Amino acid sequence: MADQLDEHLLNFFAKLRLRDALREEEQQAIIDAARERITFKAGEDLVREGERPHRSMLLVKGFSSRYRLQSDGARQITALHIGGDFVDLHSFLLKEMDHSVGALTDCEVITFPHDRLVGLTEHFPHLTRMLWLMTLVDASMHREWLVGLGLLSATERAAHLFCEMYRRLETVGQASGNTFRFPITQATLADALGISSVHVNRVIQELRQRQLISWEGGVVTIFDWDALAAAAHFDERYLHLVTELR
Amino acid sequence: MADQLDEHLLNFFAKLRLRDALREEEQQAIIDAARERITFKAGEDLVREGERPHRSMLLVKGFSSRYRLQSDGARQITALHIGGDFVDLHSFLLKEMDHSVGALTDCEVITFPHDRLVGLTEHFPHLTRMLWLMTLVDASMHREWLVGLGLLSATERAAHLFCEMYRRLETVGQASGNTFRFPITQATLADALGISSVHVNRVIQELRQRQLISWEGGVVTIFDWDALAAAAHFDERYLHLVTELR
DNA sequence: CGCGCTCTTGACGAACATCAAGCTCCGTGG
DNA sequence: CCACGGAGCTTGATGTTCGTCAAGAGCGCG
Repeated sequence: MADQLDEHLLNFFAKLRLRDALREEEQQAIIDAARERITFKAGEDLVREGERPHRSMLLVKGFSSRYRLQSDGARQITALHIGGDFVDLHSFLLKEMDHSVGALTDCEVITFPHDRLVGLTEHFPHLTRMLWLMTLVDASMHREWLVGLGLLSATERAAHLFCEMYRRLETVGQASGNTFRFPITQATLADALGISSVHVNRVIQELRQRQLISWEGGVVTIFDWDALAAAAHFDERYLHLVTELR
Repeated sequence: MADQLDEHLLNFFAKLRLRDALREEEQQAIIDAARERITFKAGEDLVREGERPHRSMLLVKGFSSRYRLQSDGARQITALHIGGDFVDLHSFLLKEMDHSVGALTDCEVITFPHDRLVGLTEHFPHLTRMLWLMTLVDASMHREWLVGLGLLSATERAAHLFCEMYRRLETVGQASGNTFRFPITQATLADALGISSVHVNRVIQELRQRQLISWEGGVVTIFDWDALAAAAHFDERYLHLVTELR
């Protein structure tokens, strides 16, 4: 089983190595902790608010989102996940899900039973710190989104999201030449940006008219990175894409 | 030195024990990892964006905030800290601060050198998971604030913050009888809620007129918890105030 | 062919920002 | 003891951003 899985873990290893060196035995320990591969169809939930999962899931293919629903049905997306992201490593220690994770496209995940993750933390302190780090980067992205919701206009927030997605996808080889696949609907983007889908449409058109991006057929092209980043007040330091001794 | 410190760590131990049992040797390891006590005056920064601290700080007295400044001087507060909260445990692994932490009132902290934290992670796996957990709860609060900024009105967000502060302060013995000290300005609250200080004023008056709270002389009183929680869509599960095997 | 989903556009309204002024409270110095 | 000044709070008038409602267009799919 492990042999089939490790090729799917390459994005995850790339993500880790970007932050610090990964020893061979640590990499093997991750492979050994993986259990199975599961697929989800677009629209399905990987895990739901209130559940108590006994495993965590690493997304290897597709896009998913963390979200919370209000009683009136309104949805707020608090994070977007791409290949190589742990979608619910939090549940390993938080135990109860405080939000849901939904598949925005067809998805593939690899599962890590919580008892095996406990084993990792018992025997691999440095690897533990690296996993911890991944959740800290998630928290840093949350903070960046908070700043966006608090201080930026809808247009700036949209521009910021395109910058963020490009840089994150680039690190796992899914963006290059200023282009990346972004197969989500404007309504989904609205739930992530905290605005209405009607307003998303206007904002996207503004970005198109300003010749900053195009977004058609699920593909985003950034025409002028510097101008887009400036419009978005984008400073990638919050992504912590830096190698350090951790 | 450690002997002087451990009484100040009681709030922190209480916070940990609320989530899982803490063994005697783990508690001692924390005490041994502590180094010194430092005070900050209101308005000073405990640590600034871009810095690379060699230690993390545990707040033992006062209120502090995480915040980011925009180029135009606008400030967004992404978290409020109370006694027992680690204000920058993140920097232990993230290395570079992606935001600043400022003292909202006079503050006292206890410092933990990063090399000693590494030592903890090398020898105390369960304690490591508990520290990791504390940062996961921080992330969960970030998500809750994101949902608030995205879906709630200014009034609802303010009500939510009062609920959150009450429950958090209660766990460290700083709130009881529906009352707690909250010695911050309306302008500061504005930066946390993502609205203007003028609007904060109107929102507070609305909550007062609806007989939900009073807030005078730096003291908040909640007159009707259930009504306030309902108005705020407050569901405390995101605070993870539950004992579990972690 | 027709149905549903997504995108698009326009008209109108609500929430909140901004600007401006006056207020209270409190510490400080004459 | 009082004058002064500053910080924080309060209030009103006006403007902007974005939401809501409504309708239609394009397009893939059964």
